[in-house]
Amino acid sequence: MIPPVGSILSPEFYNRPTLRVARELLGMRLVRALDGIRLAGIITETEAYVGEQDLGCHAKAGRTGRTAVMYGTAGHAYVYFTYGMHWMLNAVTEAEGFPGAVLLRAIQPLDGLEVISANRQGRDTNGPAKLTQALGIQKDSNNCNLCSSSAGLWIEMGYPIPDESVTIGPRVGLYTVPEPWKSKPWRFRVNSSLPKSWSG
DNA sequence: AGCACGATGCTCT
DNA sequence: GAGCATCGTGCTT
Repeated sequence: MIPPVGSILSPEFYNRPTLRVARELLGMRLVRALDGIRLAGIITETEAYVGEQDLGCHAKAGRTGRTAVMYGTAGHAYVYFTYGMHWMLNAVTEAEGFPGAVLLRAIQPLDGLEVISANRQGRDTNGPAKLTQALGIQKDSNNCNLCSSSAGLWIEMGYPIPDESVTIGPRVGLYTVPEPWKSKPWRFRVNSSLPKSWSG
Protein backbone atom coordinates (compact mmCIF):
# COMPACT_ATOMS: atom_id res chain seq x y z
CA MET A 1 0.00 0.00 0.00
CA ILE A 2 1.63 3.23 -1.15
CA PRO A 3 0.11 6.26 0.55
CA PRO A 4 -1.19 9.00 -1.73
CA VAL A 5 1.02 11.94 -2.59
CA GLY A 6 0.63 14.66 0.02
CA SER A 7 -0.33 12.37 2.91
CA ILE A 8 1.75 12.61 6.07
CA LEU A 9 4.18 9.71 6.53
CA SER A 10 3.20 7.45 9.43
CA PRO A 11 5.29 6.22 12.38
CA GLU A 12 5.56 2.83 10.67
CA PHE A 13 7.57 4.44 7.87
CA TYR A 14 10.23 5.50 10.37
CA ASN A 15 10.10 2.44 12.61
CA ARG A 16 12.38 0.45 10.28
CA PRO A 17 16.12 0.04 9.61
CA THR A 18 17.66 3.51 9.36
CA LEU A 19 19.34 2.84 6.03
CA ARG A 20 16.03 2.02 4.40
CA VAL A 21 14.38 5.09 5.82
CA ALA A 22 17.27 7.28 4.67
CA ARG A 23 17.01 5.91 1.14
CA GLU A 24 13.24 6.18 0.95
CA LEU A 25 13.05 9.70 2.34
CA LEU A 26 14.53 10.91 -0.96
CA GLY A 27 11.69 12.44 -2.96
CA MET A 28 9.49 12.98 0.08
CA ARG A 29 8.34 16.48 0.99
CA LEU A 30 9.58 18.27 4.07
CA VAL A 31 6.87 20.73 5.09
CA ARG A 32 6.92 23.66 7.49
CA ALA A 33 3.92 25.78 8.48
CA LEU A 34 5.36 29.13 9.48
CA ASP A 35 3.20 32.14 10.29
CA GLY A 36 0.36 30.49 8.40
CA ILE A 37 2.47 30.03 5.30
CA ARG A 38 3.33 26.64 3.86
CA LEU A 39 7.02 26.15 3.15
CA ALA A 40 8.02 22.88 1.54
CA GLY A 41 10.93 21.22 -0.19
CA ILE A 42 11.68 17.88 -1.81
CA ILE A 43 14.26 15.93 0.18
CA THR A 44 17.27 15.37 -2.05
CA GLU A 45 20.02 14.27 0.34
CA THR A 46 20.11 12.22 3.56
CA GLU A 47 22.52 10.39 5.84
CA ALA A 48 21.95 7.46 8.21
CA TYR A 49 23.22 7.39 11.80
CA VAL A 50 22.74 3.98 13.34
CA GLY A 51 23.10 2.97 16.97
CA GLU A 52 25.74 3.21 19.68
CA GLN A 53 28.20 1.07 17.69
CA ASP A 54 28.30 3.67 14.91
CA LEU A 55 31.13 5.94 16.03
CA GLY A 56 29.88 8.67 13.70
CA CYS A 57 26.57 8.79 15.55
CA HIS A 58 25.99 11.01 18.56
CA ALA A 59 24.58 7.97 20.36
CA LYS A 60 28.10 6.55 20.57
CA ALA A 61 28.18 8.40 23.92
CA GLY A 62 25.08 6.54 25.05
CA ARG A 63 21.93 8.14 26.34
CA THR A 64 22.64 11.74 27.31
CA GLY A 65 20.61 14.90 27.54
CA ARG A 66 21.16 15.56 23.88
CA THR A 67 20.79 12.05 22.47
CA ALA A 68 17.74 10.96 24.49
CA VAL A 69 15.45 11.89 21.59
CA MET A 70 17.17 9.36 19.34
CA TYR A 71 16.19 6.62 21.76
CA GLY A 72 12.58 7.72 21.63
CA THR A 73 9.66 7.22 19.28
CA ALA A 74 10.31 6.85 15.54
CA GLY A 75 8.95 9.70 13.45
CA HIS A 76 9.97 12.46 15.84
CA ALA A 77 12.47 15.20 15.04
CA TYR A 78 15.97 15.23 16.51
CA VAL A 79 17.24 18.80 16.19
CA TYR A 80 20.66 19.74 17.51
CA PHE A 81 22.98 22.72 17.46
CA THR A 82 26.55 22.61 16.20
CA TYR A 83 29.54 24.73 15.20
CA GLY A 84 28.26 27.51 17.38
CA MET A 85 25.61 28.65 14.91
CA HIS A 86 23.95 25.84 12.97
CA TRP A 87 20.85 23.71 13.53
CA MET A 88 20.55 20.19 12.10
CA LEU A 89 17.32 18.31 11.49
CA ASN A 90 17.03 14.52 11.78
CA ALA A 91 14.13 12.09 11.66
CA VAL A 92 14.26 9.50 14.46
CA THR A 93 14.13 5.89 13.24
CA GLU A 94 13.98 2.31 14.52
CA ALA A 95 12.19 0.80 17.51
CA GLU A 96 11.94 2.70 20.75
CA GLY A 97 15.08 2.16 22.81
CA PHE A 98 17.38 1.82 19.77
CA PRO A 99 19.04 5.11 18.79
CA GLY A 100 18.85 5.83 15.08
CA ALA A 101 18.23 8.91 12.94
CA VAL A 102 18.33 10.22 9.40
CA LEU A 103 20.02 13.58 8.88
CA LEU A 104 18.20 15.67 6.27
CA ARG A 105 20.95 17.37 4.27
CA ALA A 106 19.30 19.08 1.31
CA ILE A 107 15.97 20.08 -0.17
CA GLN A 108 14.75 21.40 -3.49
CA PRO A 109 12.34 24.23 -2.65
CA LEU A 110 8.76 23.49 -3.70
CA ASP A 111 6.28 25.76 -1.87
CA GLY A 112 6.74 29.15 -0.21
CA LEU A 113 9.60 30.02 -2.51
CA GLU A 114 9.61 33.71 -1.63
CA VAL A 115 9.91 33.10 2.10
CA ILE A 116 12.52 30.40 1.63
CA SER A 117 14.56 32.66 -0.61
CA ALA A 118 14.31 35.49 1.90
CA ASN A 119 15.34 33.21 4.77
CA ARG A 120 18.40 32.22 2.74
CA GLN A 121 19.07 35.66 1.28
CA GLY A 122 18.76 34.20 -2.20
CA ARG A 123 21.27 31.42 -1.62
CA ASP A 124 20.73 27.68 -2.08
CA THR A 125 19.19 25.12 0.27
CA ASN A 126 21.63 22.28 -0.34
CA GLY A 127 23.15 21.69 3.07
CA PRO A 128 21.91 20.55 6.47
CA ALA A 129 22.20 23.98 8.09
CA LYS A 130 20.96 25.79 5.00
CA LEU A 131 17.85 23.62 5.04
CA THR A 132 16.96 24.44 8.64
CA GLN A 133 17.61 28.13 8.05
CA ALA A 134 15.41 28.09 4.97
CA LEU A 135 12.51 26.59 6.92
CA GLY A 136 13.05 28.40 10.22
CA ILE A 137 13.82 25.25 12.21
CA GLN A 138 15.56 25.60 15.55
CA LYS A 139 15.64 24.18 19.06
CA ASP A 140 11.89 24.40 19.59
CA SER A 141 11.32 21.78 16.90
CA ASN A 142 13.41 19.23 18.79
CA ASN A 143 11.40 16.11 19.64
CA CYS A 144 8.30 17.29 17.78
CA ASN A 145 6.16 14.70 16.00
CA LEU A 146 6.84 14.61 12.26
CA CYS A 147 3.81 12.35 11.78
CA SER A 148 1.40 15.15 12.67
CA SER A 149 0.85 18.68 11.44
CA SER A 150 0.31 19.92 14.99
CA ALA A 151 3.86 21.17 15.52
CA GLY A 152 4.07 22.83 12.11
CA LEU A 153 6.75 20.45 10.86
CA TRP A 154 6.07 17.20 9.05
CA ILE A 155 7.03 15.01 6.08
CA GLU A 156 4.61 14.13 3.30
CA MET A 157 4.54 11.42 0.66
CA GLY A 158 6.11 12.64 -2.57
CA TYR A 159 7.36 10.92 -5.70
CA PRO A 160 9.84 8.11 -4.94
CA ILE A 161 13.25 8.43 -6.60
CA PRO A 162 14.36 5.49 -8.80
CA ASP A 163 17.66 3.76 -8.01
CA GLU A 164 19.38 5.04 -11.13
CA SER A 165 18.84 8.59 -9.87
CA VAL A 166 20.42 7.96 -6.47
CA THR A 167 24.13 8.26 -5.66
CA ILE A 168 25.37 6.48 -2.53
CA GLY A 169 28.62 7.42 -0.78
CA PRO A 170 30.35 8.07 2.53
CA ARG A 171 28.93 10.50 5.05
CA VAL A 172 30.22 14.06 5.17
CA GLY A 173 32.19 15.87 7.83
CA LEU A 174 33.25 12.95 10.03
CA TYR A 175 36.86 14.09 10.10
CA THR A 176 37.93 12.46 13.35
CA VAL A 177 35.65 9.42 13.23
CA PRO A 178 37.60 6.14 13.00
CA GLU A 179 37.14 3.55 10.29
CA PRO A 180 35.12 1.72 9.24
CA TRP A 181 32.48 4.20 10.33
CA LYS A 182 34.05 7.16 8.62
CA SER A 183 33.67 5.53 5.21
CA LYS A 184 30.38 3.66 5.54
CA PRO A 185 28.31 4.41 2.40
CA TRP A 186 25.41 5.79 4.34
CA ARG A 187 24.84 9.00 2.41
CA PHE A 188 22.07 9.09 -0.20
CA ARG A 189 21.52 11.85 -2.73
CA VAL A 190 19.47 12.51 -5.79
CA ASN A 191 21.77 12.94 -8.77
CA SER A 192 21.26 14.87 -11.97
CA SER A 193 19.86 11.94 -13.96
CA LEU A 194 16.27 12.43 -12.95
CA PRO A 195 13.78 11.77 -15.76
CA LYS A 196 12.13 14.86 -17.15
CA SER A 197 8.72 13.52 -16.18
CA TRP A 198 9.74 13.69 -12.52
CA SER A 199 8.28 16.69 -10.79
CA GLY A 200 7.04 17.89 -7.45
C1' DA B 1 36.48 25.11 -9.21
C1' DG B 2 38.88 24.24 -5.24
C1' DC B 3 40.97 24.87 -0.81
C1' DA B 4 41.86 27.29 3.67
C1' DC B 5 40.04 29.57 7.39
C1' DG B 6 37.29 31.99 10.94
C1' DA B 7 32.86 32.45 13.16
C1' DT B 8 30.65 31.03 17.56
C1' DG B 9 28.38 28.39 21.52
C1' DC B 10 26.59 24.00 23.14
C1' DT B 11 27.55 19.18 24.86
C1' DC B 12 30.13 15.95 27.00
C1' DT B 13 34.71 14.47 29.36
C1' DG C 1 38.57 22.43 27.77
C1' DA C 2 38.08 19.95 23.43
C1' DG C 3 35.47 18.91 19.74
C1' DC C 4 32.11 19.50 16.69
C1' DA C 5 26.96 15.35 11.26
C1' DT C 6 28.74 23.56 8.71
C1' DC C 7 28.77 27.83 5.97
C1' DG C 8 30.41 31.79 3.59
C1' DT C 9 34.22 34.47 2.24
C1' DG C 10 38.40 35.23 0.11
C1' DC C 11 42.26 33.73 -2.10
C1' DT C 12 44.74 30.70 -5.51
C1' DT C 13 44.67 27.86 -10.08
